[in-house]
Amino acid sequence: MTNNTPVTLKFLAEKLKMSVSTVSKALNNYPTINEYTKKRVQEMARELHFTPNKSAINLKEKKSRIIGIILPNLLDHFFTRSIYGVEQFATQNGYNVIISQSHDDLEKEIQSANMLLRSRVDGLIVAISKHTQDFAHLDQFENMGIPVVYYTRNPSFNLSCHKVLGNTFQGCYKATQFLINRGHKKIAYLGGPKMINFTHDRFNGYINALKDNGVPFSADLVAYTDFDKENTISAIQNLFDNPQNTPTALVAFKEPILFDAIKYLRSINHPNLDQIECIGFGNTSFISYLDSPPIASVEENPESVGENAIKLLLQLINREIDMENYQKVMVDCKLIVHEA
Amino acid sequence: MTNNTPVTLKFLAEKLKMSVSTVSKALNNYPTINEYTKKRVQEMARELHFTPNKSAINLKEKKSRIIGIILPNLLDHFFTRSIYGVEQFATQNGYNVIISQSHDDLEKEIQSANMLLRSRVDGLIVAISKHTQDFAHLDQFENMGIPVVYYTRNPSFNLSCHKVLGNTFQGCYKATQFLINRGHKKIAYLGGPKMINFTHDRFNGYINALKDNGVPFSADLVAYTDFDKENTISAIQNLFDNPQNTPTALVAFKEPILFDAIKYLRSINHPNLDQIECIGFGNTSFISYLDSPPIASVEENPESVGENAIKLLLQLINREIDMENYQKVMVDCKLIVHEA
DNA sequence: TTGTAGGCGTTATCAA
DNA sequence: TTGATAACGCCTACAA
Repeated sequence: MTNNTPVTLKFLAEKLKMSVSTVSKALNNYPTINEYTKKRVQEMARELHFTPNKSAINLKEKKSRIIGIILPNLLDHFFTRSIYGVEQFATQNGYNVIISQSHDDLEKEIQSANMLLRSRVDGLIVAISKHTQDFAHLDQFENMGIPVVYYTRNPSFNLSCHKVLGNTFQGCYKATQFLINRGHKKIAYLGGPKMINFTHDRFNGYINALKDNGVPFSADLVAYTDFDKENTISAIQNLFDNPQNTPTALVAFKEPILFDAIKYLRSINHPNLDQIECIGFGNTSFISYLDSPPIASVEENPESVGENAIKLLLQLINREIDMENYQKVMVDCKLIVHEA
Repeated sequence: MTNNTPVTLKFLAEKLKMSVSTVSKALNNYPTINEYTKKRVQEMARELHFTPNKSAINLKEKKSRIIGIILPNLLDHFFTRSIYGVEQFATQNGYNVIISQSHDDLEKEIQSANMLLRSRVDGLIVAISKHTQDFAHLDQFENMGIPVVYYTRNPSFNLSCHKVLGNTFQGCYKATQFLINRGHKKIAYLGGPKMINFTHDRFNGYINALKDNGVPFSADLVAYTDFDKENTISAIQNLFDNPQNTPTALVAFKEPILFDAIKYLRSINHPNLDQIECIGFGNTSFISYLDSPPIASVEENPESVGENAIKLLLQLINREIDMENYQKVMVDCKLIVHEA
């Protein structure tokens, strides 16, 4: 069954006893080609399952119609969801997407970048690893005239670049505001790794919401952790160790961390845990299965972040926006209040 | 800063005042090229950031070093985890991976297949959509001599194909056996959509474990649902509605469904829910946050499924296994018992 | 309306 | 040790 001679234009041309260019034009519906000829060619092409060779076309057209995406991790639902936005819009515009995971490792990110460069992607969307401070491997693209859009992770060391970021300041502001409106005065803030810069944006959202509402800030109510459970627990111990001054609400930088926190507080039978109201970033579907669920979630709209990134990238590819005219797009968060 | 003339072999050759073929050979470390010449060429290449054009190489070599993956959904952790296995092994062997989601839609699957065909992938790994019964769009690959490995989803209508499947029979057998060993006699089985064929494999695992242990089977203890919460609840109602004959254990075909079931039983304050022991397929990390967690999980080892798929595919690509010599690989499940 | 020829960037064969 | 040439599959300006 396996067909050995590849079906190329040349092959079709020989079968049909015409020239390669006529076949090519017929398949591309050139107006100068006789209707009957077209029909013959197109039928034969279908019959023999002719599929144009993309490598040849890319070589000719000097473009690949491929968008590269580099991101840390597909296990993080934020990124998986963001791909939806990218993919949909890319496909609509005739682009394919190659996804490459860096696993938050700089070396892997560089490798991914190099392979995508060799593949001559027409554009790159990248959420940098948490160790990326040098951008040489990404600057290569711009030097070759290939536009790059940084998304989600803010490359604050790289001033001249296109960015699409979640408005994490606004998200944290909203969460804090919400808790204040519900009467809380002692709202704890559990932040993420200080190396990731949205940690600070979120903290600023928290601080500003307090200030704008005349709620006094207390350093005792702020702690930091990373993605490690032990550290989360000791951070939570710090926040909740003083029985006279225990927080009545908590804003956490990511939901799984918040779940660890809640689990710990339950495990030590923290008094009036039921009254403590929590909010985390994420809006995981799992929340509905929890016994002490957060009262609300900050929905970061990853699909929208992805969609904005690809939209901007396509404008850059199509030269509708100048490469040097650096854009910054912020995508707002939404507070989702969970039903009791 | 943007360099306008693309850095090609020709460009380097002109700069260095030698021929294109010498430059090519120097960069590929041909033994016939003078060491000094090599050095000069390689330095210049580095300086000008020469990157070989993959489209040109593909065209020449008639291969792309790209593996295509078509799968239903990246939001399902099973698939995301399976990609780890594929990616790692593919990268090690110099292959890149293009992932395309079908969203369990046949039309999208066909589109993905066609685009991957145009991209001249060297091989395809596919988890078919639940509506795929005609395989023309996938057979095209084999007809062009491009090997295809079906994984996870068993294309039972397609007898002559390479398969890598989770041994879901064995997983369900083990789960049931485990519950029997713990003294349960009334073990309920909550199955998935009957259209997906592993539903039946799992049921057979359940049945066989009962039989092999002399536990009588009762049709009252079996119900089916899909991914819809309402249907899950009514299935659970059917299983647990008879107070005299209530099951003491439950095997469910997927964890989120199991969580819905548990949640429902708790919401109606089912008597002695605490004694009911549950097992689902998945082994979600989220389990540790649940108040009534399953006693164990069936870990389907998706990374291993992915790894086996890519290993088989590479053997087919390298003609170490004949394309017509259809292989079937089963990947065993593992029972993970959760600590109290 | 169709065909010829040249080129996209790379590699490989053969000649110098 | 190096260079000229052809080829991979496709497209297109130009010639017929």
